Amino acid sequence: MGVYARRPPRPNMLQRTLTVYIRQHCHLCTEMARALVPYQQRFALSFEFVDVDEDPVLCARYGEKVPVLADGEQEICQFFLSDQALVEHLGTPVRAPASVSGAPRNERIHAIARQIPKGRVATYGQLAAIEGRSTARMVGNAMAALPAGSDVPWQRVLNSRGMLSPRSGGGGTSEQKRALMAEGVLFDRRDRVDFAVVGWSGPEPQWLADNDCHHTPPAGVSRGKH
DNA sequence: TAAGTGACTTTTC
DNA sequence: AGAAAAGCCACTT
Repeated sequence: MGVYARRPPRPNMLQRTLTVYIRQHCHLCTEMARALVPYQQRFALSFEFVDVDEDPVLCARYGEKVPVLADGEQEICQFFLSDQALVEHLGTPVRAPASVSGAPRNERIHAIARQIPKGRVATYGQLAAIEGRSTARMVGNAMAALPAGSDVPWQRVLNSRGMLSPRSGGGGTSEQKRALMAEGVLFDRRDRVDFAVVGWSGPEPQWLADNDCHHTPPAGVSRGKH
């Protein structure tokens, strides 16, 4: 028992549950757990502590970068508790975005892409399947239609091989790779990402329902060698 | 209308 | 493994 003992993973309407990725015998993890205590009551939070060593995927994803404080798919801070990041995150809660159900195709695709968390990637085909009435090529076209400076995280959309898709103009992919690496996404020797590590599992079920989208298997499944 | 063109994916060599 | 070909579908010319 120790600092991780209190753990009511029991989400309800009034209480938000944040996830803390930790590993045993980690000093920073202990410190973050302690630092979170005051916030527990102040914001009606509960915490779920997850030992990354118990899940190979989490272990690969976070490696030595623990602890990480997250709200669902969204990472809030790592190593140390950031009061600014946490308060800011909690201060912009459950902003119920207007549903894009029935919106034009590109608008729906962009809305889905905005759901991809920092540090994760999706494929064109995956977004198409989530949207429901689009093909991967249409998703590519929707990304190409994005104006510069858009708030859509277009860099997180890759092709089915986990690589950056070359543009007709030629350039653009180096900026994409740079942006992804800045988010902690790793590329192998052949410039491919590992979907098992950074692949996105799709929007939350509630979001899918609100926006008339579909649950689909994450990218990279059934692509592995048996 | 027909033909050409993608920030795609899958199948075939 | 990697390249080429074939499907693909909305848009543009």
